[in-house]
Parts: sequence; C-alpha cells; structure tokens
Amino acid sequence: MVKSTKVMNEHLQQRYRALGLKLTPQRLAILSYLEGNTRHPSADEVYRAVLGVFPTMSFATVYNILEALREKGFIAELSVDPVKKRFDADPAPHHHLVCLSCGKIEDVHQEIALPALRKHAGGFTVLRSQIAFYGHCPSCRAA
Amino acid sequence: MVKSTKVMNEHLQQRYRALGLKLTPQRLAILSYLEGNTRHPSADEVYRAVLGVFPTMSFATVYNILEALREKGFIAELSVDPVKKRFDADPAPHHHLVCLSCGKIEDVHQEIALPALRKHAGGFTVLRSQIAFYGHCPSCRAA
DNA sequence: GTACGTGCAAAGGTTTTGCATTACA
DNA sequence: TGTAATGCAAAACCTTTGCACGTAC
Repeated sequence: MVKSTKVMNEHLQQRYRALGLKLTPQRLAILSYLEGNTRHPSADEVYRAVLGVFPTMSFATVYNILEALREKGFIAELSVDPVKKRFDADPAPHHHLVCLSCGKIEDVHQEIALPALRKHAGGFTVLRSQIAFYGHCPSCRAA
Repeated sequence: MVKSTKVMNEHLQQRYRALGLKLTPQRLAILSYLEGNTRHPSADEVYRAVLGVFPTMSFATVYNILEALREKGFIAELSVDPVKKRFDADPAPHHHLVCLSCGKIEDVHQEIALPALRKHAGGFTVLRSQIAFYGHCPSCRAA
C-alpha cells in the first residue's frame, strides 16, 4: 500500500535534515506512507505497510523512526486506543471522532474554543487540549 | 494501601447485586480500593494494592473484576496513557488534566459546553465526549 | 446444588533493548 | 571517516485465555 513512486517534497526533506535527522530510505518510506495519511495507524500497521518496500524492515526500526518523528514534531502520538499506540500523521492540534464499534478514528478540524479551567486546574499549566468524541460511524450504525 | 476496615455502603452493595454480580471478598476489596480513589490506577496498581488483603489474588481476577465493573458502569476505562489501560473510579462524565512529565491524571468536573460538529462529523453519531488537557503539574513544573 | 468467580500458568500482543553491522553526510 | 541508523533476536510489559477448583447465592 506504499506509493513507492511518491517523492517527498523538497521542503519536507529540507525541514527534515535541518532537524539533524538522516534521510535514510527507510525513513523516506515511512514518511511517504504517513504523508496525508488520515488512518491513524498503529506501529504494526506502519510496519506491514512499509514491508512491501523494505522486506528487511524490522519493528525496532519502525519504532525508532516513529519515535524520532514524534520527538521532532512531524507526527503525533494518540492515546485513543487503550491497547496500543496510534500515530497521527498530522501534528497540528485537532480533535478526533472515535467509533466505539470498529475503532475507526476520524479527524475533526473544527476549531472549538474551550473556557479557562477554574479551580479544577489544580495548579496545572495547560499547554494543549484535545477532545475525543465517542460514538458510532455510519457503517457500524447500519450494522 | 487498602483500607481493609472500610465497608462498602449498603446502597452500593444492593446496586451491585441487582446487576447480577456476586459479591466476593475479592470484588469487595477492589471496590473498596476504588471507592473515592482519584488516582486513575492501572490494572497493575490495583493488583498490587489489593495484594495486601488477598495474597492469592491473581492478575486474571483483577482484569476479570475490572472488566465486569466497567461493563456494569461502576468504573470507566481511560485512554490517556498510550501504553496501558487506566481505570477511573468515577464513571460520571468528566474531563482530565494530564501531566506530560509524570503522567499524573487529575479530574476536571467543570461542565464544558461543546458546539455541535459541522460537516467534520462524517456521519458519526456522537454519544459522549471527553477533553484531555495536557500540561505540567505543579511539582513537575518546579523541577 | 448450580452457576459464576477465582487462581494458576501459559500464550498472545505490543513495545523496548543490546549489540553487531551498515550507510548517510 | 565518524556518527547515527538499521536489523535481528531476545526480553520486558500488558492483557487475555483455558481449565480445574472453589464459593456466593
């Protein structure tokens, strides 16, 4: 499922190198797979998808790369699935719709203003917030 | 850390039995540990806490009981920690503050009105929603 | 007494680690 | 060439499962 012909645009490559990350073929393959991907894949899904291009790719490398990408802000890590990590190819702040039946996750790019927290904040410094909307997707509702 | 002297109140016991759940000592111990607990413990934390009262308690039983309690609405399962499930002794809808440094989770009981989702809803039927506020707790900010 | 719950051990799934080898820059 | 990344295997975690035994009702 990896579009091996797709070439990451020059700007992304520059941004990538500027952060001190080596541009290996494995990383290019994962970046290509993730670019514009709205499936919120797990590490295992990324692994299987990229195996078609790199039959020698290992889990360790996938985790290494995903962690490097996350640390540098290229992707985000989601805590929506209680069992495994899922990764969001879009690191910009947004919210999510989660299907309680099939686990499908959809992005919500609508801006939602949240009020300041009252006493409840317990002294926390809030940096960002994320809303998870739980429900049923159309196909699951039909079934 | 389990207050073995604490007795679950009569009303809770009735509600429990009314749902067809047998009131075993193990379940009483876990219910006692969870009652009023705002730590959002993982299964492992529950296990270790209850071991003091039941040295023979096994993981399987902890998971069985937590799943039974969740299914019956006594507790809620949180998807805040990407690696493991955490349980919320308070099943009523509320939001959470999550410390990005130490992982501490605090409840936010403030009511927050959310607008209806526009086109983004993708046909989802939204049942409930939950906001996670990420930041740093006072003790982590000090360090 | 019976259906349901418990406890043990083993298996399944996800993530991390150590280390030798490889390859980008 | 030097540093960082990769690949493999094994280990570490978290969670689930199967089944014999025990117990609340």
